[in-house]
Amino acid sequence: MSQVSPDAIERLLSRRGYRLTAPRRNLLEVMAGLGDHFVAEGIVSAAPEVGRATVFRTLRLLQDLGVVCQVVLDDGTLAYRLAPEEHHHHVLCVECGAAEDFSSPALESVLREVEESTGFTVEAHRLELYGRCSVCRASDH
Amino acid sequence: MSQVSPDAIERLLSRRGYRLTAPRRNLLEVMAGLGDHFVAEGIVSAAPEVGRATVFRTLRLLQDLGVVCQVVLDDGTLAYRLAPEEHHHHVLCVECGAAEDFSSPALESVLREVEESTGFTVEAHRLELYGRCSVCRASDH
DNA sequence: GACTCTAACGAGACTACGTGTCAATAGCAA
DNA sequence: TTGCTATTGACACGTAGTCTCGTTAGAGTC
Repeated sequence: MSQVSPDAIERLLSRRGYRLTAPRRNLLEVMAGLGDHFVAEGIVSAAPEVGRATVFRTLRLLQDLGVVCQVVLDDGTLAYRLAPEEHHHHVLCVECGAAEDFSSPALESVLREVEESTGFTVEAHRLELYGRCSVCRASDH
Repeated sequence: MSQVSPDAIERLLSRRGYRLTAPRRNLLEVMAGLGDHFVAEGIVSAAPEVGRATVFRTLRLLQDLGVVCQVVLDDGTLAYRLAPEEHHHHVLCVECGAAEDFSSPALESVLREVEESTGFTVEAHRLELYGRCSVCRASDH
């Protein structure tokens, strides 16, 4: 629910020395309007006046800046989400598509456990949870 | 390390009423030979005599049968792995590509924790770990 | 071994998603 | 206002996977 505002992202861009162009402002508005999470193609069609390449370039830039993060949906497709900078994971509702962030200190101990049993050093990970949100559970019994 | 043998998979196929065709045998051999994990395109080029569509059809069939599972690599590309039927996760070496399976009971408590804090019911999840295996850590430096 | 039914196949066109190139444009600092 | 250059759009290209459809070949039956 707590989304990063387009304004805050614009300030971040200029602070980092990136230009504040019309297409970028445009895309930020569109993303904010697309809700919880969005796929690249959704942005492309929601902002037809912005070139295809620019959409993907901007998406990558925002990812590098840490204001947008990847979300792997349960069918394997890749989506994106405006998100806090700290490391976190997602719970996705398979029914309505709602997404929520969470971070789990307990996961750290799972990683340590795996390191011990496999001999690997774990340097990165992906975790996505899929289920049903409280609203959907309540509505269709 | 403990891979399912092509023979065992062939038996499973016929037991389930699927035909034991030459392309299927062929693909099973190829997959077993490609090592830890493999991408679809790798199979296509390693088995040029088998049609592209057949490779993907077979891959999906094997997934449905539970003898092949998806692996999301750290760069986001999708790979596959011959794997045990039980639910498990992967640790991938980003250097040599080695993969190992693990299952973690402790992860269950992470899921319960998230359910409580978010109000979601978690029905499925993906977890992939990326790091370096003991061999790679020992060899370079 | 021959017959038959139909699952499975191969070829190749097609779609979806993403990248690379390059000349034109427009931020923004001076 | 000017000039530098980051950024853009158009479009060709690449890659990953799907669909269609006429043909082939498992495998059960006689």
